[in-house]
Amino acid sequence: MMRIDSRTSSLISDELGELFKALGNVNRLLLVYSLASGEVERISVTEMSKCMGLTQPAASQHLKVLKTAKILIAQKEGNYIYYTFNKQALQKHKKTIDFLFNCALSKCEQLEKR
Amino acid sequence: MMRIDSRTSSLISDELGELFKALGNVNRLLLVYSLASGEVERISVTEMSKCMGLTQPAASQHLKVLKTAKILIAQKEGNYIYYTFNKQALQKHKKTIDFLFNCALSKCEQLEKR
DNA sequence: TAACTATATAAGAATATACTTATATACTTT
DNA sequence: AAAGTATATAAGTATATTCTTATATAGTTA
Repeated sequence: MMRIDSRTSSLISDELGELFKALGNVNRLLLVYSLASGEVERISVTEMSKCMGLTQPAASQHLKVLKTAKILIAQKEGNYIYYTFNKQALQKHKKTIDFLFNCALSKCEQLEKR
Repeated sequence: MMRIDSRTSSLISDELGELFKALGNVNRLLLVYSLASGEVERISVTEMSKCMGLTQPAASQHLKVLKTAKILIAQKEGNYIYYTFNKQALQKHKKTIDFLFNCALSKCEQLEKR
């Protein structure tokens, strides 16, 4: 049986809350999708602003949110800063989310058996 | 290799965006945690308002968001409406999230190999 | 060095979210 | 039926987010 203690929950919920907030915006989620799909391999601020119909500062701010939430990392290359997935952090995020959902689902099973 | 097409992405991102938004709030995420942890088995509006220090309408509104995002379901029992996990929907959410993260991570692998 | 390009930040406006109080609805119980 | 309890909704306020325009910073190219 999976368990979460209350200390764990408040520690994780800060980090996870930030992750969910970052992904809980249509523009940012669509960007993540287009990177995940391979539609684009990496994206610069300018590219994002163009392909999503946003101003340059808006794109910059969105990418900052995704970087702060450890979804993307920034890598300077020539004149551009390219944003790509933060692999290590994503793996960690995935584990945390899996854990939460597995806890929830095993809780469901447990309640059904009665 | 995992792939997402753009039709899929915009369809999913509406639903997933709503899920992430619902979970991107500290009070709601902590409630989900306490349900997932088994700290509480189910929760009523009144209980939520008491244990999270919120007014009754605030709790009601939060639970409504979690219900709309198909994270919880409401079941009337006696005088109370108890909110518990929406198992079927959670399983679906989990699959969607897994798919997205797996796409992202396999994209990372793919880019590393070059 | 001057002009150009990409990105970031600042400051404010527009919008969305989260809360409050007041009130409505729907049950229960007496 | 009346009173009581749980929940929902309405409407407004407070706060947070998202966007805009203006400007700063840093690096590149002429």
